[in-house]
Amino acid sequence: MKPAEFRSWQAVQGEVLRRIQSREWQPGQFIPGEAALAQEFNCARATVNRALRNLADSGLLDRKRKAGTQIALHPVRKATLLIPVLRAEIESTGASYGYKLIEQEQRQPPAEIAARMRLTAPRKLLHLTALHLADSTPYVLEDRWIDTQAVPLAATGDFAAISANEWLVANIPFEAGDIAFTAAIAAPAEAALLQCRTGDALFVIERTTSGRRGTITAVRLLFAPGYRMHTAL
Amino acid sequence: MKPAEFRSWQAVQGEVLRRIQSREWQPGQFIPGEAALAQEFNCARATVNRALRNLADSGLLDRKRKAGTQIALHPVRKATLLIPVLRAEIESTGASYGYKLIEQEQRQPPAEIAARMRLTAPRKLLHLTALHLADSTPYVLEDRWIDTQAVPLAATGDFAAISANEWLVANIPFEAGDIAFTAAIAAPAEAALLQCRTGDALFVIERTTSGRRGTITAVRLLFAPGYRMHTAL
DNA sequence: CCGATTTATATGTCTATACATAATACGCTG
DNA sequence: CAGCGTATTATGTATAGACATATAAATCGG
Repeated sequence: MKPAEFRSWQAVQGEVLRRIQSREWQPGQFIPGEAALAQEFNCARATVNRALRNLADSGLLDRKRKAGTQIALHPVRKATLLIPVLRAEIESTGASYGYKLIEQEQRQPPAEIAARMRLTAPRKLLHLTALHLADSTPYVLEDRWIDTQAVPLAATGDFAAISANEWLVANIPFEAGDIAFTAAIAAPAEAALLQCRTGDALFVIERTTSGRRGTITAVRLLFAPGYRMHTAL
Repeated sequence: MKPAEFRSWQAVQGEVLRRIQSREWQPGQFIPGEAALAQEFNCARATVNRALRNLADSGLLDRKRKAGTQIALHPVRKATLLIPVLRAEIESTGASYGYKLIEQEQRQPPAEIAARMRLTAPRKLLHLTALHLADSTPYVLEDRWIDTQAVPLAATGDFAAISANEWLVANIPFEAGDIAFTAAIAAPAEAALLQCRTGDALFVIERTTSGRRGTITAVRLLFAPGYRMHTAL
């Protein structure tokens, strides 16, 4: 028996994947240690490590020091998906991107938004309503609140020409945050802007992003009916 | 000036992140090469490589051979989210998991399903309808089609006791596939099963999984109103 | 027999060095 | 100056060896 050689980490990963898929190694079972595999594959331990770490990152393996590496019991639990960057998404379909500011004002946010943005005391925020268009048909209705205390520059920003998202990306240091996906019914005002019927089902993304000085912005994106966000597993 | 030391790849990553967030390095700008950074941080190039590669994986950097490494123009485009494993998700909230089979039969699939499963010729598939419960309140309505030609074992499976998902995970070699998220209106029959009102907005996950011998199963999960899938960025 | 302490071990990481590879930049030729 | 081959270079990866660290398992004390 010739000692098959898997010298690149991709090759090692492929072989390990094959053994998982073929049930040669079964869910829950501990697989040989890195040193043993390195010897079998005739490569360095670091190469095996890279392969196994990668598989663990994608959820197929569970690794623990001293204990060892085992095949995950609930495989493929993670999916990495692209958060839509609206302009890019629209233009990638060949359509032209359009943007229209509907409303811009300082206003007291509703309780739900105040809670999501963790405001300690009630105060006015910058509120924007805007429409993103693909070939001049409504694509996404954006409802955004910006904390002008955290982002003083935004108070004087001109959001008629550039979308708030692009303005923020270009002007604010950095963002960590939270993103949620859900569904909602189109209210009459929303239906009018999105040119759909009241009561239609809309796919919704709600996102809050924070900077060093607390929550910067909370946005709710209502996608026109029929929108599907998809990704490969 | 003391030559600050960033000897672990996490430390290097942290420092690079800081420079991005502080705008010391601006979007689109090329940053120094690995060798230069390794010298500055007083560590090996492999350590810098690990840090930069990790940041590139999460979408903050764009790297190209020979060209170099630049700060991404559209930061944070990716989010990894956990595909809900219903039983685990429900039990993690402290609720008890319940499963109820509503219907199991061989049936001609509608055109939409046939297309999604890439059936060449029309033929009957196994069709399942089931309800997943959290503390005996409806949580998810599952509508699943299984190709019994690709999975002969499934024809004799007993899906009254165990959910199709758990059966498949335990019995089928492996799955690659596609997952999509969208929104839908609750139809009368669906509303009755989910104990909500007709016309409510439902969050929907549609998933097809394929094995070696073609598409195995297509499933549509209708989540009870109010469901939110969320993740940190 | 239980709890605390030690030991053994598999993974995690760093280093230095070497070579591979992609892709730009250069320079040659017509 | 256009077109094409070539040199250069930054990232990508492999390797052997070493040490770090978490933690399961064994050992010890009461």
